[in-house]
Amino acid sequence: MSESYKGISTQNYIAQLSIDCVIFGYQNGTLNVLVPKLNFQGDFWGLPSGFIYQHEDVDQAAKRILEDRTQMKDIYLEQFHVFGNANRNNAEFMSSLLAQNPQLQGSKEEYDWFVRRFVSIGYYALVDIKKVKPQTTPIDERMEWVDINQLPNLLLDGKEIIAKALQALRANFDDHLVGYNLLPETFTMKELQKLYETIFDKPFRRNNFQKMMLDLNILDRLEKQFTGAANKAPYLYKFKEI
Amino acid sequence: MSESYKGISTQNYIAQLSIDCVIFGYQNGTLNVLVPKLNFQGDFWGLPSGFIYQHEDVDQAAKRILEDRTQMKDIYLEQFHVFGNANRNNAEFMSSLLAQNPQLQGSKEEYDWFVRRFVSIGYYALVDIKKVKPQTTPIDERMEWVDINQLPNLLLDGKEIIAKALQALRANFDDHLVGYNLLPETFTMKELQKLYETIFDKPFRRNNFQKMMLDLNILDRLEKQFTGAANKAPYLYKFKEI
DNA sequence: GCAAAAGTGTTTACCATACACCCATGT
DNA sequence: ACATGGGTGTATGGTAAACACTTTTGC
Repeated sequence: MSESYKGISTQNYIAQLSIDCVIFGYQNGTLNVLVPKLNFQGDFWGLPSGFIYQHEDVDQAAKRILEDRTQMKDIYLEQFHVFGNANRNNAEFMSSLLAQNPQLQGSKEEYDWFVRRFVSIGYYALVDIKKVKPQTTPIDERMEWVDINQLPNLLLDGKEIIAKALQALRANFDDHLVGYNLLPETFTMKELQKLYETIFDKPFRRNNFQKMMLDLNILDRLEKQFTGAANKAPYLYKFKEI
Repeated sequence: MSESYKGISTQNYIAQLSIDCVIFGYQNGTLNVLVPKLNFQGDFWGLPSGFIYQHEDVDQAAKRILEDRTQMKDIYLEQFHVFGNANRNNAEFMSSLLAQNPQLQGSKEEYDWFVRRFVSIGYYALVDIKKVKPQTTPIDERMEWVDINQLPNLLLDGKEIIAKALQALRANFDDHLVGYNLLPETFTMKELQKLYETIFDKPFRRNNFQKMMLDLNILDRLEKQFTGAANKAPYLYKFKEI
């Protein structure tokens, strides 16, 4: 949805097929997504997206797009849904964009390539916000982490895509990931609990949550963290190496 | 994978994007999939598949393909995964197919369209075997219900696609469907239990299974079914109307 | 009456939740 | 000492699994 379009028709991409990424990051008790504000009249935002080269695996394309946008390697990435409504096209967006930005004018062929109807494969990624260095493309004004509960105006079915991504994240969270990718190396039990409460949007009981996590046998307990507060110092934990 | 290819490039399909369907049917304690034996030297099988028209929703395309193949309406259908490895193409298959079937020869343009690398969206369907009237396409020799545990040689990543479909089916089964689409109108508790045991490939206890199902409050109990056997006659059930 | 299979009630065991208490820390 | 928040042990309650018993059917 928000890839630079100049020259795309000559880059040997698969036509009419794109990848949209929902990049989740967690900070201070809020779940965020990394989205670009577009160079486009009005307050319009997109999703980090891109196309698939002819000789490239789709999963690999998603990985490449993610790495380009975040400057990170080894990102947790999961395909979750395909968005294929017949009315998914960039025609309206492009005409306004070009009216605003004549310097982006490409060839007729490129324009036609880009404004056709697109089917998009949705991937979601889990990253540590502090490790990400967001990269813009020529058609982005800037990239921003926004609270999942205060999303801006997203082009096309952006909101639906994010909603579906969150749903998939929740469904997968218990089973295998357990926030591995959303937290720093070490963290306290309270921080882990806060992450769960944010993602599932409901409270957990402190003691039961601790027991649940320890019983999973996926955490190593490290030294205590003395914060200077007038209370018992919490342990730090990290996820066990596999 | 097994759509007639003649004339496809002129039919205004989205290029390089296909739909593969895993059609599940249940009979006599076995879970089956409906697959076409291809007109192709050697024992090669495909999956019911097709393409997406330019102005057609992807979900609608899957529905159309399914209805064409089964002559059924209102089929339960669920998108489950996208298969996008770079090496997914029909080149080898087509050259052998054409060597065997010169009458299928189309234009060079059509051939090129079809042998490019394809990304395929996987859908699985649940149907009552007895209601399906399998339809072949010109490149199918015949369609057959085959046991999920005794799959024939499938082209490309057919086995992987079916495996992933089964995995998705299991994950969804508890939540909403409960075999609604895999059983005839009426059935006994034992038949329902057998279906569960087949899909999950594990036994259930008779009494606990019955309690579990009745507690779900989705079954209407009908009259008894007298089989002539020297034992208590089981009740027939049907799924409640919504 | 008896064998076979269906239906139903009862006990047990487990696990998530709830509750209660104790411990460490800095002022 | 005490307020604050962290850690842990114990009771409880609901549910799924295991066990046991009764009922129906045709010979």
